[in-house]
Amino acid sequence: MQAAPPVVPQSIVAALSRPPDALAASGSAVPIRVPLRSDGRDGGAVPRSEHGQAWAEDTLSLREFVREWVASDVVAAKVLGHPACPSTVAGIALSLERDATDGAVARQAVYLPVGEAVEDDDSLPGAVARRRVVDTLVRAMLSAETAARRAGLEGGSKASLALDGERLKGATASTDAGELTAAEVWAVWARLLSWPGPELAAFDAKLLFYPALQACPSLAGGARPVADVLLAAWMLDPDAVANGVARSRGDAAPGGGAAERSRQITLHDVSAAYGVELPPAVLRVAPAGGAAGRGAPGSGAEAGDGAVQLRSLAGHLAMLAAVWRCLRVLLSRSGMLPAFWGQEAALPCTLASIEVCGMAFDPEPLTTARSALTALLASLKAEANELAGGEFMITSNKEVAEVLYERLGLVASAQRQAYKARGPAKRMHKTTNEATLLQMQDQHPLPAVILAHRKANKSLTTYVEPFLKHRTRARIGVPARFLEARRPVPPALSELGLPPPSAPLTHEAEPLRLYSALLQTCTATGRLSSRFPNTQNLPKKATEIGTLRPPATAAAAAAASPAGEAALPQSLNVRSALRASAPNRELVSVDYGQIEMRLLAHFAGDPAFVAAANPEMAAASLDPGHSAAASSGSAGQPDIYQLVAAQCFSVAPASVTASQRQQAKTCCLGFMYGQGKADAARKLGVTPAEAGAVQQSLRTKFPGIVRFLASARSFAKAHGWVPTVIGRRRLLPGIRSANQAARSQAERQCVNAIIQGSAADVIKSAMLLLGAVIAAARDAVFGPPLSRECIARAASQPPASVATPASQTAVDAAGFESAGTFRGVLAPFDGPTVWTLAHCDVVHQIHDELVLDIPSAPGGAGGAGTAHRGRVCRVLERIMTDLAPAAVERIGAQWLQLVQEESRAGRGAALGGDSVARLVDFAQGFRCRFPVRFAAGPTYGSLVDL
DNA sequence: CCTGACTCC
DNA sequence: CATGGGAGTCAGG
Repeated sequence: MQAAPPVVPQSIVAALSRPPDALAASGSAVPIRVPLRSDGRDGGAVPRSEHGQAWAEDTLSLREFVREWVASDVVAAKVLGHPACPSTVAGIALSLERDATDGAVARQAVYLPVGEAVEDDDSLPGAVARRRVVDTLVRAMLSAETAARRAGLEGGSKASLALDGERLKGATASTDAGELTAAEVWAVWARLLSWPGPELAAFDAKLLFYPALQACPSLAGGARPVADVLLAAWMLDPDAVANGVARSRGDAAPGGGAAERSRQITLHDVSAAYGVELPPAVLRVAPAGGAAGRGAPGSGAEAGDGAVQLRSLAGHLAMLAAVWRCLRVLLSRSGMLPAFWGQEAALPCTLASIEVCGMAFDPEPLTTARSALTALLASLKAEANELAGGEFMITSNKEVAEVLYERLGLVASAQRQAYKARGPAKRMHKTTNEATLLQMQDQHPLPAVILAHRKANKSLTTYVEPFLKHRTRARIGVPARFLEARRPVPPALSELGLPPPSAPLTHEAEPLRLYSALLQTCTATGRLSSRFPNTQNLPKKATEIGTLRPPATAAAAAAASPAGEAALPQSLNVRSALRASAPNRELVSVDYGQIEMRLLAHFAGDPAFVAAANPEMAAASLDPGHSAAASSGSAGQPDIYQLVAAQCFSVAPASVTASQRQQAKTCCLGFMYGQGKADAARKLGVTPAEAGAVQQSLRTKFPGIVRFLASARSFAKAHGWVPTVIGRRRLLPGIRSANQAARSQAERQCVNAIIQGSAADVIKSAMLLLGAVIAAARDAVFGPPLSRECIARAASQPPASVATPASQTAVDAAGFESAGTFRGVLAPFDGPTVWTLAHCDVVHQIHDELVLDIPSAPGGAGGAGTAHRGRVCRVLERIMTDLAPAAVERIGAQWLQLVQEESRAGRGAALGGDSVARLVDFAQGFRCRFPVRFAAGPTYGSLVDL
């Protein structure tokens, strides 16, 4: 059943590519006065002696603030840690800048102290005047909105995220202005982050969103894109930022302060890399690397003089704005502004919301596994020593190799050793990896013991212990208090029309949560990466604690203490420790199936390969010769590799053997990695000749693949970079290297970067769309997000039965009309669906997979039990399969236009128009669909395919 | 091909 | 004696 052609709601697409008004007005031709190379001390970019001038709060009148804000070109913002306690937030610094007619940059700056830490600490500048500042800013925001509207800068309705003005104004009037709660201050901050005004510059914009999300959980879908200097630098040269800058001796010295974390690039690094400088007087007092939130607590150097601190802050913000102006030019020149505004710059808020949400976590399976694993490791170590005939360190590969190869005289197969020993024919490298040890298993019992020890040790030290350690403490840079009381309203069952649970969801019943960081600028291809702990590489299969033990030992141990053995768990699946956040909720996982293979098919444009990669479309399109393949495939949906194998070996799809399928699969994946036949042969366990034959057959049957690979290489060679579908780039200087090894590495990377990077684009798009939809649903259900009264009202409404039409009314009454900006996003969805979406959390991303924590009706039997899940899956399918690729194409088309203009302008004279067209012809639309697969269950380890 | 974590040298 | 870089191994995509 072919669905109707995908209809992309305009509002969703608009939300995805919404640039700040200032940029939209001026386009990419905005005159920038900042020189790319600093040619003077202050060369017009930085006004002399202006820094800090307007920092005293009462020098900035309300009227002036409004005027400056509306007229500003760039706003630079930074969330500050308190010097005495960097993990708490002390304030927000804002700097408003605009180009004056004479070419100088006018600047106003505001320091907004917020947070509890400030209240008891008068040493922090501005704390004295906190009340007046807060009052000023609140009123300024409100007035500025009016002023902006009057000035024609309205920029679309922002009603959904507008401060509940009347109420707040009432509050400030009825009480002292200073009595604004911290939550209300954050609400103002959230308001700013959805302000459609001037560009908002920051370094690592994710930091801006942690506090704002607390005040406004639905901000995730409605935030403005931020001019993130870190992101921009990463887009301009992903490898440099992802791998960290080369540390020169110079930048560590002058600060004198703490040697900061390695690898993490700083504003200082970026400004140095692009030659943006500020007068030394400003820089001298700037905190090293702008790491206000990172320094050791009580490093008194910075806590001292208030004036110095303000000046350093001013310097930081000035630098921020200056660097941004520079990077904006470079992004524009390389045609990456659409990808920047439309995708990357909108993402930090979404990532912050996932980080702050965390995943509900049950330590029990881990604590029991910990003792089992500890005991197992001890006995394995003892047994290994016994088998080796002496003590050795089982975790040291060097010692293991010595024992296996020398003391015991074991041998691995010649093929493996030959591979490892290539190069200067010195000594054979003595590998101790799994494949080698498996080969030695027949000769001696020790290798099996070592493998078991490794497996158990890996499980214990990289999953079990870190998870138990991290669970209570945020190690991801989010101040701990933003991880508490995350929800404005506790999930009330009554909202779902469900019976009360056996145990009430009291505060005590709130599950522990595991938080990890999701980083946007740490890969060269555009994927996200996860750390502290990494939750993107959790083992899929359980580690079998019971069978890890070699038979002999197991029998002995069982004889020794049968009772104790029986009590220990036989296996541990780390994923089962991650679960839904309440008994009446469940996890849903949705992932793209073989998206990279489909993208390869798209780029190759090979009809036969497209047909094989898209069995779902086979019936609809494509030549009749292949339509039989799809229909006669195995009972369910025909498998992509099976179809490729059928072509490759010239057999009917139904008679493809497992071996043939595996060979086809390995070779297809190998194409994306630039894999040679030797590599493929080793992976398949066949001779290089056989592997080469399969590869050759694939090349013959799918000539489009060959053309694409060649085209990608020639494009890279001509330009020094390769693009993804939305125009993100990866620079590959090695492609022109004289060094053969470097050159062929770049040739392998260029194909991979296009495909892996484009897949990342598609899922990022999906994340943004999903965020927009969930935010809109929350606004609809809970009312305007910044009004606690509205939230409370929504929560206390009479229960609405999700199964009856009455719920539609209830949803409408709850404020569907007030959804504001994103109301159109919800148009395709009915009331119950909106209601369900409002209660969903996106909790994780694993490259081609999203994990959601969704409400789930108990009972299970009958359709009622899966009503929520069904609604969520329908929405997810629509977003991921229809809307996300469409959004990527749309942004990509903008990029293509820019490339073509650039090409016409003669800048890319060397590029062969042909190869560009073939590489970036996504503007024609994807030739593939990207179907998704669902799984659901109470824990991440027990997901069942749907 | 792209990652991160742990371990030892 | 600390510490950083590098390599090896292994978990994920």
